[in-house]
Amino acid sequence: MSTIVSLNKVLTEFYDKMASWESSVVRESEYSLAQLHTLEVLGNHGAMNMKSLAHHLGITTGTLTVQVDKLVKLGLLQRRYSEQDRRSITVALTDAGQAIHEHHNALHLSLTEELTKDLSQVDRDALIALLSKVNQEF
Amino acid sequence: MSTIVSLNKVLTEFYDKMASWESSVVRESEYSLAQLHTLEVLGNHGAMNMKSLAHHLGITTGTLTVQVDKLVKLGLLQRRYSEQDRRSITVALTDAGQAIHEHHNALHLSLTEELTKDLSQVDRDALIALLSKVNQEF
DNA sequence: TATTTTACTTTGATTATCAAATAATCTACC
DNA sequence: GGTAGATTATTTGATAATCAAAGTAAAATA
Repeated sequence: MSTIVSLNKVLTEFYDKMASWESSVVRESEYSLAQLHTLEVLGNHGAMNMKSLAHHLGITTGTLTVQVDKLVKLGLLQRRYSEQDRRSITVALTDAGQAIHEHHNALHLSLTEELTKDLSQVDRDALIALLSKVNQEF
Repeated sequence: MSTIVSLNKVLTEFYDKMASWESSVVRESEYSLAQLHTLEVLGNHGAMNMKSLAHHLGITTGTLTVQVDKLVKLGLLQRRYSEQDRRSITVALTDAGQAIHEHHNALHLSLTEELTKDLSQVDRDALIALLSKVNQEF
């Protein structure tokens, strides 16, 4: 098998397994996949406007408006109105939203620990370096 | 930052970017994300029964039944009835379904090529080896 | 043989989604 | 300044995806 095919295989396999894991974790929580994903992106990247958030999530801004409405009502998000550009709205986690993000992130950390438990320190550092390069190319 | 936190960061960042890429690719196709994902899993792992497929996709078998109905109607999937266990149904790609999978897979290969274009052969081999180990731990 | 478990489907309700239309604001150009 | 076109977000109406729970049929078990 060619290198590219092998690379593609391990990358897509990782992606699929991660998606499957995420589903099962979300199923046990009181929030939906879409809701947790929204909190996750904001937690990992910080507050951002609707357009950027929609792009990160891979949905339209119309869908996101509805989603944000619900999360605001639940007290997990807040809308902040920009002074510079009054069309733009910054979406940010509330303290409650941040707490849920942190709880979810702890699950991710446990998974990462489990997934890499058999790697040496050298291997872990190598994986970090290689994936960083890959991520930059997106 | 600790090694585990860094590892978690690159792994989740890769996952998120891949999900975002997948969304934008799917948006341009005539099939939905759920539909393409179903074809993708069957194409990558081969025919399997409803329960396994639902688990891979992270959905309930009830949801999957509806999804498979549609894809069968579109001529992309077929149901095969098992002789050994007549409760069990094997879901398989038709030739048309296989063709769509292959087209989608070609997009994945292009992405992989793009993402790893600056890596040396040694780095690519290392990445394959490391991610294989990670994938095995799921 | 009777009971329990397993695999899948159906049903009814909810949630997520999009595309298109709308509203408000900004930018660029005259 | 004023206007035309682009940008940002929301609303609306329709469709698709999802789940939980109940139902059906077959297999496994006791």
